[in-house]
Formats: sequence, structure tokens, C-alpha cells
Amino acid sequence: MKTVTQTTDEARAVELFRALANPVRFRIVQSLAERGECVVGDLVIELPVAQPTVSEHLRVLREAGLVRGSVDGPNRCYCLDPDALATLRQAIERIEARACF
Amino acid sequence: MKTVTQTTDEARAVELFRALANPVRFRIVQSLAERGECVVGDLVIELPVAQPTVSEHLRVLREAGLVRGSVDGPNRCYCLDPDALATLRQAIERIEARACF
DNA sequence: TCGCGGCATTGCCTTTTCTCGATATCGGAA
DNA sequence: TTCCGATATCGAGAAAAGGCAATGCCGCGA
Repeated sequence: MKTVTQTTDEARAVELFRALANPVRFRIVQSLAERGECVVGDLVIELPVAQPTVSEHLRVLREAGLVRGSVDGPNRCYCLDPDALATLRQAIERIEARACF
Repeated sequence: MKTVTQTTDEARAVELFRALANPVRFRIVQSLAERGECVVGDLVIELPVAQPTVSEHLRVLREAGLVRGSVDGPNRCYCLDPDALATLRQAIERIEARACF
């Protein structure tokens, strides 16, 4: 994809939108919102995809900064990053504000 | 991509996130927010991609319901759909609310 | 230290997305 | 009607994303 001139904020916003632009990742985020936090195994049970797939989606969410993972013995515990959600919401609010309907 | 069990609202939210998960489309939305509305040619001049590419991105945005196009003589005039933006914002707000930080 | 449970990585394949040249369409001016 | 400017659509190639089996890694209990 050809590079589009954009600010860091724009690139950051697009990255966050990308992270949520997938049904499985969106459900992971929703689960984490409801549970507060949970280990990978819980998500694998809940979702209709294989474990490596869940792990891969968690990697995408992690690199986008939407979730954080911590080591808990043999398990990995994931939770949402409130700052990332706020950044995302503000990106939309800025567009709504400029559009001044 | 394997189908993931989800509500209509979830699918709708993912669809909207998808529409904004691309640098070119994000800039189109920003431009429309600033200008209020504009014709395709203005976007083609402003963006570093070819005319068919801009047209294609507009189609994606249109099918996602984020923008609306009207015929203006030989031109097509596009503008944002405020309802879609509100839907998007509310999707994030619901997640933030459930996460109750 | 051996084995096992819990996740991450790798390798490979399939599907989707992105892009653009070429071409079709369409309204309006001549 | 004929041409032209403005967009949409088509077709194809390249790149990225998504999925999973196999495998690697790691911490912990036996």
C-alpha cells in the first residue's frame, strides 16, 4: 500500500481502528471489557477459532496497544488498556466536532 | 475468514472500524469533516493515489454507511453521515462503560 | 530432571485488500 | 449528435491478512 502523508496521530488512530476491524478481535476486546481480565485459555474456549489464531489476534491487539499482557505462572493474563480506548474515542470525537453537524 | 457468532450490532461496529482502518480512507473522512462536503476531484488532487483508487475507497465508505454521495451534474458530491460516526463512538463508549475503569 | 499444561511462533496455504491502467458511463456544452 | 470532463467499474497483479497444524518455549509439580 502506497504511503500516505499523515501525522503520527493519524497513523495511531488508523492502527487502533485496524485492531478492532476484525470480528474475533472485537469479541476479544468485548470479553476483556466484561471480565476485566482473563487468561488466553478462557478466550480459546469462548471463541470458534484455534489457539494459535487467538494468540495471533492477541499479538495484534498488543502491538496496537489496545491490550496488555502479564505473566501469571504458566498463564498469560490480558486486560484492556483504557488509554487506547480513550484515544480511539477522541479520534472519532474530533471528526464529529470538525464536522459540526 | 471463518464466521464468528456475533450480534448485528457487533457486525455493524466491525464494519465501521474496517472502513476507517485504512490511511487513505481515514484522510478522506477527515477531509469531509473539514470541508463539510466535496467532489471526488478535490480528493484525487489532495491524495497521493490514482482516481480509480479514490473512487474505490469512496465505495467502501459508502457501503459501510460512513459517507453519502449525491449527483451534482457531472460530479459526485460526498459528505459524512453523522449517524454512522455516532454509532461508532457509542460502540467504543459501551466498551469503556463495561470496562468500568 | 522429566513430563506436562499453557501459550507463542513458525510454515504454509487460502482469502481479502489495495492499487492502477484501461474502459464504460453519464451529463452537459457545442 | 458528438465530444469532453468527471466518476465508476473492470481486470489483474502484488501485498497483506487470516487460519491452523506442527512445533518451540517455559514454568511448575512430581
